[in-house]
Order: sequence, then C-alpha cells, then structure tokens
Amino acid sequence: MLIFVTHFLSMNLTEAKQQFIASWGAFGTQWGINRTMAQIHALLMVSAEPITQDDIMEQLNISRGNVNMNIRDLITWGLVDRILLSGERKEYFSAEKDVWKVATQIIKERKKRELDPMMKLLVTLENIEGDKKDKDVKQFIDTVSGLRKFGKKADQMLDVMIKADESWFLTGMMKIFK
Amino acid sequence: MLIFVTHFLSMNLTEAKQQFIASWGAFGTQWGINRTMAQIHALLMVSAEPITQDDIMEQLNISRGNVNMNIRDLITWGLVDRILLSGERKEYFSAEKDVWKVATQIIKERKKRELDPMMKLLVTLENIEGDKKDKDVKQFIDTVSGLRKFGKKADQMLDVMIKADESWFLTGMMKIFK
DNA sequence: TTGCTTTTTCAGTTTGTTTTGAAAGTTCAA
DNA sequence: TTGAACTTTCAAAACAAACTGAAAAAGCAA
Repeated sequence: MLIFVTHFLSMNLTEAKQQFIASWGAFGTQWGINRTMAQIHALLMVSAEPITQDDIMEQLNISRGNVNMNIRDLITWGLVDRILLSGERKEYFSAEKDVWKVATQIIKERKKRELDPMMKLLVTLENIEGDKKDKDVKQFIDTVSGLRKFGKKADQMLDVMIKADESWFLTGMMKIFK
Repeated sequence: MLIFVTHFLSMNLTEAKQQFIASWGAFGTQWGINRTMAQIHALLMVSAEPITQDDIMEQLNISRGNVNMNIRDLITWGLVDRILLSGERKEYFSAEKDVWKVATQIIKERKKRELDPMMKLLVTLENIEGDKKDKDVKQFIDTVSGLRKFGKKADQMLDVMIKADESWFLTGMMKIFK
C-alpha cells in the first residue's frame, strides 16, 4: 500500500509540485503507465512555459535517454508537443493543459490500441463450433457475448465523449447526473 | 505492439478458451492488473461449474502458491467466491459471470483505492500559499483545480453507475447515446 | 566541409514484480 | 490426539520493465 505523506499546513509551490509529480507518477503505474512518463507529463502540465530535455532531466533526476524516450511516447500519445523557438537551437516541450482534451486524447488512444483489438477477438470467439446444449460451450459463449455486448456499449459511449466538445459535455450530459 | 494470432476458421472450445484466457491476461497487464490474476479470472468466467485450486494449477500451468495468492486477491476484489460443496473437503471457486456486475465491482474498488485518495490530494494541493499573480503559481493551481473538477464529475458519474441496476442503465441511460 | 550543439539509440545494468516450492499451518474425521 | 487432506506463507529465484550513459547520428551555422 502506497501512502503519500501530505502536509496539512499549506505548502509552497516547489513542495506542491513535487508532491503532485510524485503522486501522478504513482497513480499512472496503477493504470499501466510507466512512472516516469506520468511524471514528465505532470511536470509539463504544471509548467507555465515550454521546457527543455535538460530541464526535465534536472527536475526529475533522470537520464537524458530516459527523458528522450518517454517524451517521444508522450508525443505519440498526442499529449505533448515539440516547440521550436525561433533563434533557439534547443527543442522545447509543452503539454496540453485542458483536462478535458487530455482525457479524450487518452481515451481515444487506449480505445484504439486496446479496446478495438479486444472487440475483434471477442467477435471471433463468439463463433466457436460446438454443441450449444453442452453447458461448457454455453457458458463460454454467454461470457464472451456478454463481454462483447458490454464492450460495444462502452465503445459507443466513448465515441460520444470523444466527439463531444467540453461545453456540450458539461452542460448537456452532466445535468443528467446532478 | 501486441498481436493476437486469431484463427479465422472456427475453433473448438479448448482452443477458444486458451485464446480467451491468454488475451484477457495480456489485456489485464495493460491496465495494471497482473497477468495471472486476469487469467484466473478469465478461466473462472468461462467455467460452467466451480473449480478447485488444482484445476487452476493444471489448466494454467502455474504453482500452487501463485494460484492461492491471486485467488485471494480476486476474492478481496469481490470478483470470485469460495464455494464449499457439502461432503467435499476441497474448496471450490466460482466467478460472478454477469458482466455488468463485474464491471461495477471493479469500478467500485478502483474508485475506492485510487480515485478517492487522489481527489483528497488534489484538494490539498489546490490551497498552496503563493502569489496568484505569479504565472507559475497560477498554472499550478489551474492544472490541479482542473483535474479536481474533472475528477469530481467522473466520481459522480461512477457513483450513478455503481448504484444503477443493469436494466436502468441499458434502458435509461443508453438511449441517450443512440 | 568542418566543428559544435543537440537528439537519438541501445547494450548493459538496475530496479521492481511475479512465481515457485517447500515448510508451516489449518481443518477435520476417526 | 493423530495424521491425512488441504491451504497458506514467504524467502529465494526467475522474469520483466525501466533506466543509464556513452557512442552514433542528425542538425545547423559558418
């Protein structure tokens, strides 16, 4: 069990940033996201201005190679942008900070990478040969088709979320849950 | 990138079960769930009758200790039940097979273990001391409070899902997304 | 082209997680 | 109680994921 030692007296910015980055990293690992990637993302989310690889190395105490690899991943996830400042040789990085956009981007990617392939598999598994009177065959088909139907609903729901813009979501959908 | 080799000709039950268990295990690891736990869960979901530790050991080719530990975890997640058959010394195990119940159970547990503590942290981090005119302080507070607000909405939504019974969800809520 | 700066790669190492299996513990019928 | 049947524990081993750092590659100005 992970315990975060939180100060109950008000913190200063530096302490708060550290706490946030550490916790976001730990949170990420619980969801199959590597700790460092989540930490870099957290750091960029709370940085007002774009920062360099060296800044990240220094602030998180990690190697250049590590920063480079994880930044590249974050870019393919669509969560971070490379920024070229005119007159500067170095690359700067900046994260999308609108939480709604971050969430839909993550949903979109995970759906594409994981949910879609799993749905394809479930469809093929639903069509096994075998006597549907056999209780084992029946249980298998029932479980798989239950999952497939559930997945389809979830998929539809996520598509709506991805396509919806924030204001629609907040005004239209959230009222339902008040 | 993980590729599942799916047969395009129809499979028999044994092959299909193996494919399902393997894929479910791989899927689980992407979401921070250990492969064996997900595989045991998958096996129990497609088993018509309760099975023993020895059955699981044999079918998944894993050690007794491993089965025991992961079964125990599945029980604390509320996904698997111990079954005592009268006249039998051995313990049998059986999984909830209603997909909706499985999903709400997982949501309930993850919410309790992960979302709730994270929300507490965000609330404390929102109250750092510092000049709110400072752009770094402002960005930090904006990011944290954006996350907190988003988390609160998600939390409310998940609560509704957990409390709703399946028929309500399907008939009432899903119509919205048609 | 050359030399300087910055980025990328990846083999080897470190760190973290999962699994094993044997020993200890528990249960229960006789 | 005893001991056979079964379950649980946990230290050590195996495995997997993440990280480092130095070398190679790429970019760029002169």
